[in-house]
Amino acid sequence: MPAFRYLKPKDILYRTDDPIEGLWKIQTGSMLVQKVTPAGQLQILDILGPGDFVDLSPSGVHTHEAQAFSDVTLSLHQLGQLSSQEQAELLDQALIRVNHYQDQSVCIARDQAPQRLRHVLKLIAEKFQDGSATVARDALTIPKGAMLTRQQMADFTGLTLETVSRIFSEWKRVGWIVEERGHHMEVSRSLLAYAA
Amino acid sequence: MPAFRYLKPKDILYRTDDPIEGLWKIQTGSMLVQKVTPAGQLQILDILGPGDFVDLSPSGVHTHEAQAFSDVTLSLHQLGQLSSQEQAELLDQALIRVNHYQDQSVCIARDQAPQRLRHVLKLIAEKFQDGSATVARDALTIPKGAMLTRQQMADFTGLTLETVSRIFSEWKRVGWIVEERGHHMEVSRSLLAYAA
DNA sequence: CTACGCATTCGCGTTAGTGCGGATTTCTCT
DNA sequence: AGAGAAATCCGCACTAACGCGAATGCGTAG
Repeated sequence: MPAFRYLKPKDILYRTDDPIEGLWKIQTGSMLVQKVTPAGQLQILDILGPGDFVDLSPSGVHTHEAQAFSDVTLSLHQLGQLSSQEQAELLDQALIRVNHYQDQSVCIARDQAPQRLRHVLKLIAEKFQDGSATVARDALTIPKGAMLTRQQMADFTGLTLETVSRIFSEWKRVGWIVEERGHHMEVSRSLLAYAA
Repeated sequence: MPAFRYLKPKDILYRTDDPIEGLWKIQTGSMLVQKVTPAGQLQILDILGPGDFVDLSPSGVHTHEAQAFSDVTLSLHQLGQLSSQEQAELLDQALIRVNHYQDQSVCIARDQAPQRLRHVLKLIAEKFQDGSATVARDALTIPKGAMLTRQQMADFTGLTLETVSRIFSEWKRVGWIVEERGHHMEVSRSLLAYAA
């Protein structure tokens, strides 16, 4: 019988160097995986959702920090007591994440600012795309609770707040995106498909 | 009885989208894990050595490419036939690598050019630091076969060849590093410790 | 030993993105 | 509804890094 934990948005589950309590798994909601640099800058690394194990750390302490993005329910497991199915799940997720971070590295290292932002939009569009979303047509809808702030996108892409803001302004101007203030955002598929 | 494979420097073990043959493990030598962007740029992601599993891909095809850095001996394993110890090893390596790529992302996203290069030097210094190396004093020695070319460092850090060259020139000028052409490089510990 | 080829270096103009300052707009809490 | 706090936007000057072009250095094959 695993322990549970409930978080509200912005709650921190653990910080860097905190001892590891066990293996947290998200039941509902979504969380941000992030790091704070020595210089104090925040780097957002990933967004995790239901079914995802939150902390995959090889040592005895956390090497990153985890923050609730929405309301979150978590269950606590112990590495030694996983069923073989859960073990396979864990390995699978680890491999997927290796892949994710490889792509992320390439994106940050090589792509220009607009492309990096497209990458983020694509990522959250995928993460939050349940059947309920208006799937079709030529635009994706990113629901209210899923939209990141300009600052968060900057922290995700390694850009500055201003750069992100400028690019989104431009996109709104050209009609690639439609933003209904604080509610949801429509993203043209052609924007995401855009390769340069 | 696993199959074996031998590679010479610059040989490609597999490329992106090649079907996965199984699980390669390095016996001797070291390999580069890298990706080629749609724009044709090369991004080096990691350097692997003896004991490391080379390909950790969640799907049926490779998502990156692996190139021999030195002479390499590999053994081929099947995921379903691993001993429980090997399984644990695999998971462990996956977790370590998740961590590695997280750090790499932060480094590339946030650090300036000189800091990124310090990061690379640190990485190869660690990877190739066997007891044989002149460990002590105030300088690390990176042996002949372990040194990357300027271009490879650029491909690793997401910088350009010229930028890397300029920074290394500066470091040589100031005495942080001593390079004996194509042989080995002495790196002052204070350079690596430098935090800004 | 010599010649060719690749790696490295460097000067110089260009550029993408930064950093600051300040004006709005929007959200939240009472 | 109203006030205060937070998020967004944008103009402008600035800088780190890029990209080109060309010279030099070094290593290896004949």
